[in-house]
Amino acid sequence: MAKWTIKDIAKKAGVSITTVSRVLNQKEEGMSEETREKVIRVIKEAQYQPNQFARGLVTKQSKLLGLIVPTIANPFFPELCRGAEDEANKRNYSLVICNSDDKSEKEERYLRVLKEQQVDGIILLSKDRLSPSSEELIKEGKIPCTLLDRGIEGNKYPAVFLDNETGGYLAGKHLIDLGHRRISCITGPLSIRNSFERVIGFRRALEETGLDHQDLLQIEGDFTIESGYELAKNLLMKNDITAIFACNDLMALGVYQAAHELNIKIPGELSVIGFDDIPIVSSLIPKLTTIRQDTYEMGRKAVQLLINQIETGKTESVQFSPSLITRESTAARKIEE
Amino acid sequence: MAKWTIKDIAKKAGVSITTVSRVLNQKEEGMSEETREKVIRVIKEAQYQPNQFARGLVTKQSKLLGLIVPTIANPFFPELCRGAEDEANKRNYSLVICNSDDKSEKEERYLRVLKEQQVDGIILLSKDRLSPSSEELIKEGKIPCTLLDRGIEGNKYPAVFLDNETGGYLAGKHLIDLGHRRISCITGPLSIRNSFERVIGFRRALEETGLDHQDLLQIEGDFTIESGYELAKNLLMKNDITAIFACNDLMALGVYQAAHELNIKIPGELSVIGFDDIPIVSSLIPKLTTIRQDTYEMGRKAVQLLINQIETGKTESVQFSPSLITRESTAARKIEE
DNA sequence: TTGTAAGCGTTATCAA
DNA sequence: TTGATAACGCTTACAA
Repeated sequence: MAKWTIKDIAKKAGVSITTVSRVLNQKEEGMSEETREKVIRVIKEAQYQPNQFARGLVTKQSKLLGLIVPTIANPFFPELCRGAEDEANKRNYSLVICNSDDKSEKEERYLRVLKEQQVDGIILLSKDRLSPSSEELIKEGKIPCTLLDRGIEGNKYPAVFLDNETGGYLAGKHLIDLGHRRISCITGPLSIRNSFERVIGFRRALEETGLDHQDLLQIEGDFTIESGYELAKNLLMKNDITAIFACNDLMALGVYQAAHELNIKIPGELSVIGFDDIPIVSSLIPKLTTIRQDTYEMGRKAVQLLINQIETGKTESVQFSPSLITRESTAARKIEE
Repeated sequence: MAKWTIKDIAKKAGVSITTVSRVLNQKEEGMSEETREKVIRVIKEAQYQPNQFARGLVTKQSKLLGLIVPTIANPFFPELCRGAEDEANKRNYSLVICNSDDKSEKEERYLRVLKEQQVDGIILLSKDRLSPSSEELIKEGKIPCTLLDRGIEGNKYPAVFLDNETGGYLAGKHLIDLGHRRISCITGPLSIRNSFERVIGFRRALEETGLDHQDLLQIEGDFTIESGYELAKNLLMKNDITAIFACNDLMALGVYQAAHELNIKIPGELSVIGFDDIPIVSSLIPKLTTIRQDTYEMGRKAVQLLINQIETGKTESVQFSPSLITRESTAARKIEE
C-alpha cells in the first residue's frame, strides 16, 4: 500500500477509525485489551504514521517550535541551539531553526513563515527592540513567544536573560584585583543592551576603586574577530595599557592577534578577559580568562518556559548568572611598572 | 476576528473561496483585474495567512526540509547549515535542523519525526553506512533524501561529497614540498570513510616521494580538540618529527596546545596543517595552514539537489574539490637538521 | 466497549 | 470569469 491512512488500519484491524484514533492517542478508557493489541499489531506491521496535516488541522498543534537566532556563525549560538533542541525533543517537539542575520526584514519574514507553518511557539533572539511589525506579528498572531538573550521587552514577554551587568562587573573586579589600573574596554555595539550593560557593570567595578571614567579607554566594536583585532591594534599602538576587557570571546581572539603582531605578551604585558566562554577559548594559547554564560542551559530553559506557556498558559521569566572563569590570559600587573 | 480563514476573506470580499484560493496561488487566468485587487486588499487588511495544515492535507507538501547533522558543536556545521538555509529560503522552503549526536538511535528517531512532520525531503549527514532501519525508513517512506559530507551509499542516493582523497594528498604534497620527511598524521576515526580517504591521499603524496609507510607515524584521533592534544603530546614527547597533519582543524588546535606545552615552536620547529578551514583558524597564532572545503556552498548545493529532486524527480550527485590554504603554521624544514 | 458522522481550512474538479 | 462541492486524513462529540 502506497500510504497507509487511519482508514486502512481500521479496515485491516476490523474496527472503526475512532478506535484506531483512540489507540493512537493513548486514550486508555473504553477499549478491550484485545482490541487494543490487535490495532497496535496492525499499526506496527504497516509502519503506519499519522499525518500531521490532518492531525494539526483538528488539534491546531504542530508540535513545532521556531527558534530565530541572529547568527549561527558565532559559536555562541550552536550551544544554545543544542540546549533548546534537547529540551524540545524531550517534550516531543521539533525545532525549526532560523537565522535572521540580525536583520529586521529577515526576522519578520521568518516570523511570518513560522506562523504559516503553524508552529506552536517561537523563541526569539532579536534585536533589542522588536520592530513594530514583528511585535504586531507576535501579538496579533497570538503565538506564544519567549525572548532569549536579548531584548528590552523582557517585561512584556516571558524571557531568558543573562545578568550582563554582573558579568561586566565580574570582569572589572577581576582586573582590578590583579592590580590593573590602565584598562581598556572593547565593547559590543552599544545599541544592544547586552553590550551596554556589560560596560555599565565593568565601570561600576572600576569606580568602586576610585578610578574615574578618564582612566577607562572605551571603544566600540561589533562582536567580530576583525573588530577586536583592528581596535586592539590601534589601541595598543597608541596607549600604554595593561589590560583589556573584550566584551565577547570572538573579539578577545582578535586582541590576541593584535598583541601578537605588536609583540606584546599575554598575560605578561597585557591581561585579556573575554565574555561568553565559547567552546574553543579554553584551547587558545594562552587559555582565555572569560565570563561564562551557560548557553546550553539558557537554550533549554527558554524552551521549557515556552512549552509551559503553550501547555498551561503560564508565563515566567528567568535570569541567569554569569561566572568568572579564570584561566591563563590574565595575570597580576607587574610591580616594576 | 480571532483567526481569519479563507471563508472569512471570501465573504468579506464578496467572492467565493475558490476565487480567493486562486489569488492566493497566483493563478493568473480566469479572473478580472478588479476582482483580484479587491481580494488582495481584503487579504492584506486582515493580515490573512493560509493554514499550512489544510493546504498540506490537499497538496501533500509541507515546504519543510529536514537537515540532520552529527554535531552542531563542530564549527564546521553551522556554516553548512547557513548555506542550506539560505538556499532553502530562496526556494521558499523552511529548514528543520536536527542534531543526531552521531548516534543511530537519534538519527532514526529524527527520521521518523521528520517523516511524521511531512517534510518534503531530508538532507542527511549520517554515519558512513546507514543503519538498516534508517535505510528502510527512507526507502519505504519514499522521502527524497540527499546525503551530505559522509556516507558510502553515495551511488544509491543523490549526494554531495568532498573529494577527501585529494584533500589529503594536497596536505601531504605541501609538507613534502616544504622538505619534511619525518611526518605524523593524526587521523579521524578510521571507521569514517572521510577520515580514511584523507589518510589514503596523504599517503599517496608521501609515497610519490619514495617515503614508505614506516616513515609515517599514524595515530587515530576522534576529531575533537582533546584527542588532538593528547595524541600530539604523546607523539611529540616520544618522537622527533617536523610536521603533523591533523585531519581536522579542531585536532590541529589540540596540536597547538601540545606543542606550546612542550615548548616546541610552530612553524619553526614543527609544521602543522589542518583540514576544513573552519572560521576561527585564520585567527589563531600562528594562522593555521589548512585544507579548505567550502562548507557553505556544500550546504547550498545539497538543498538545491534535494529541491530539484522533489520538484522534478531528477537526482544528481556532486563532488566538491578541496583547496590548500597556505597560512603561517607550515614552513620549510630547517636546513641544519 | 465501540462506532457514526461532523468538521478542521484548504485545493482541485467540474459545472455554470 | 466565477462558484459549488468533493476530497484530503484525522479528532471528537455524541450515539448505540
